[in-house]
Amino acid sequence: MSQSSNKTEDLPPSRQLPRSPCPVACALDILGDRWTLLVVRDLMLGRTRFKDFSASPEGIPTNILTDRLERLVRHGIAERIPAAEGSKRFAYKLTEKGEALRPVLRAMRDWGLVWEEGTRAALSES
Amino acid sequence: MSQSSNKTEDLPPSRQLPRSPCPVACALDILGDRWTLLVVRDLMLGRTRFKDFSASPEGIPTNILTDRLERLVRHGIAERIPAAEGSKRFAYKLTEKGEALRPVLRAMRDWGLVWEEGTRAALSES
DNA sequence: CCATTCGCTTGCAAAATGCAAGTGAAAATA
DNA sequence: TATTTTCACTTGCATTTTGCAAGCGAATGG
Repeated sequence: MSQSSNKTEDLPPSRQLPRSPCPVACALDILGDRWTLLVVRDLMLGRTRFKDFSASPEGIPTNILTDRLERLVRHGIAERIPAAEGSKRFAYKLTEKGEALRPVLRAMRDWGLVWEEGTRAALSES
Repeated sequence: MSQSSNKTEDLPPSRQLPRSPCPVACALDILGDRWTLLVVRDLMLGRTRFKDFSASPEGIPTNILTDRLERLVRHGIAERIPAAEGSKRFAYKLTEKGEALRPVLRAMRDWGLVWEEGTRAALSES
């Protein structure tokens, strides 16, 4: 029980997290891919169920969705709760940490609306 | 010259850009990976040369850096200029579109500082 | 009870990533 | 000018991640 800890110390350097103490780098360690922030967006739009995320227009593959939901929960950004009382199916909702990502998504939305042609907002102002 | 246009129409659906008209999705089509926004961060910190980006603490591989700089230039976020007048080497700087990403990076930095332990800001207030 | 939906899992091909090593031109130095 | 060093990549290759389709058991609805 002395070799191979539960941290990332024995992984190749590129997979060790965090890559640096930079808050941007740390954020990207968690959120830096093509899908994760889209799931967060969906959560901010009030979607809660696996099938809802799956039905979003970008068409996230279900295995990726499973992985990303797990990652969000593991990092305390989302939580998994019963879909209804007594139900054995689950819903997801943002934690406080996840809600705190709103300014990031807002800034990204605003940038996209101004600089990328043909985009239109789904999230209204808030 | 009629088959295979310069767009993404003949790529598999998952690689077609944009994935949707959502401004967040469009932004992520360009910026959604673990490295691109770190290069943008470096540019915002005033770094301009390939070697500077390469020397950042996260240690971006040089082949990836080449690819990401190219992508940023292609999307009009950065531009490639002579490193000095008369020099045949190049420097990179943010365009107006790239500067417009500052709120995104700021929001991400603020989130990281609050929610990820052990992070410290490199960019000061602005 | 039966059909349908949900929330995944699995298998596999293709693409992206990470690493080390190499290269040729440009710049710095002697 | 000659030599060395730096720079900005490129290449090759192993590993990892992604995307897609199909399948599957439990939960739900009728």
